[in-house]
Amino acid sequence: MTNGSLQDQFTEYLEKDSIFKDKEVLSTDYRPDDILHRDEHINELASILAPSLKGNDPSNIFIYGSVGTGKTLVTKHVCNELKMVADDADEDLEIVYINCKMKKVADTEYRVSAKLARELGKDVPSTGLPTDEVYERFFEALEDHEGVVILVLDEIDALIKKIGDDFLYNLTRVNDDLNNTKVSLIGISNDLNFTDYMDARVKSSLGEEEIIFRPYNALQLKKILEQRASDAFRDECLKEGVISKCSALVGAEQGDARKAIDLLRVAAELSERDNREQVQVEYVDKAQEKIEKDRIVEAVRNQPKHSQLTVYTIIDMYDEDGKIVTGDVYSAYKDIARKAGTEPLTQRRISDLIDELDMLGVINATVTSQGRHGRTRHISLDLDAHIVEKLTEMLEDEFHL
DNA sequence: AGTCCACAGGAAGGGCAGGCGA
DNA sequence: TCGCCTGCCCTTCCTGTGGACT
Repeated sequence: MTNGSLQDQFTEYLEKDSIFKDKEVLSTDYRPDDILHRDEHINELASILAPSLKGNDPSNIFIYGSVGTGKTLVTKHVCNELKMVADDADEDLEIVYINCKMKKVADTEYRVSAKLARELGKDVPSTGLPTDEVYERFFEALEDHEGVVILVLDEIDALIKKIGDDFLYNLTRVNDDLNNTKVSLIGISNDLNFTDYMDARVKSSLGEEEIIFRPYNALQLKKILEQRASDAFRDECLKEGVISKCSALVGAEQGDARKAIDLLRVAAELSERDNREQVQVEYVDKAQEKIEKDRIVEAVRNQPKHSQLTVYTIIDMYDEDGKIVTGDVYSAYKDIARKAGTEPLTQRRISDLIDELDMLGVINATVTSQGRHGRTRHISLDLDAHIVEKLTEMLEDEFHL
């Protein structure tokens, strides 16, 4: 392409009317003024938290619900409003929100304590201190805040699965040792059964109040999408049926509003890239394919070297034979690793990597017993051909295979 | 009924990088 | 600079196990 035509392309883009009026509305962290279908939850949460306005510590709260059911949105909304009223009334109220699933931010006891302390205004290095020292600083930070402190721990299930519930136990007991401050916890979890991992004492003190968010049905999703679409798109830019298709596709599976909104956004982006003036229904299918592809490819791209080599090995083997097991993967992996110029890891380690890849949804691995022939994982690839192609290309490029 | 396979997966610990405080 | 602490990745060693085979 010559420079002239590239400039033309940019100029054309600049002059073209966008499908979008305000794309922000479809981003993951956008907070609409009006949250649909969650009035009950908002009121319930608000009434539990209200005592904090009079300096009393509210009950600890446990919020459950699968992904994209509005847990975080509702919690942040209520906390925001609460904080505003408290500020107006000159009440001492501090709200700290952390997402425990964010890698490198809050996935270990040290990091969670450090993050909480920092949010409360104490300086803590990202590494180097003994864990009790960090906890001590967090405690001091709490003590410095007179009044009520509400700690919101989002995706708390991920944290507990990783570091156990000792930390949470300490948190639920922290009020006993504080003189000036009252602490209340809000735990948000995607996993409804995760309290199984917890000590009964922690379970009962954290779950003083419980709120459960049910998935949205297709009709509710449709209303939510309509609300967002009217702010996000210019008039007449959405073909009839696009929203129904998005809500039906997602609603039938899991009622995840975030996913439905993503689907709509990507469908619009793809339409725009193809110079369409409207979002057509068939772009919703294209969007779904693209989202899945990007998710898998990104997941693999972010894996460490040997995990990527394991993926490559599995893809390579899968062409030959439909049935592969851990042992076969390991022996093939050893050759491939050497070819890629690196020493292979042990089978124990690869076994863990295979498990991680399964959890990421890149591969399917199920433990099965073959009787006399032992117990192993049956590994299969359930990916579209174009995703496999893209992965192969990426990995061959990276390892010069 | 008992054996035995081919691993799964738990526990402990080594080595390294990043970072603190003295 | 040194000693110490942490998280992370990995190894070594180990026990556990579902079910086809004997």
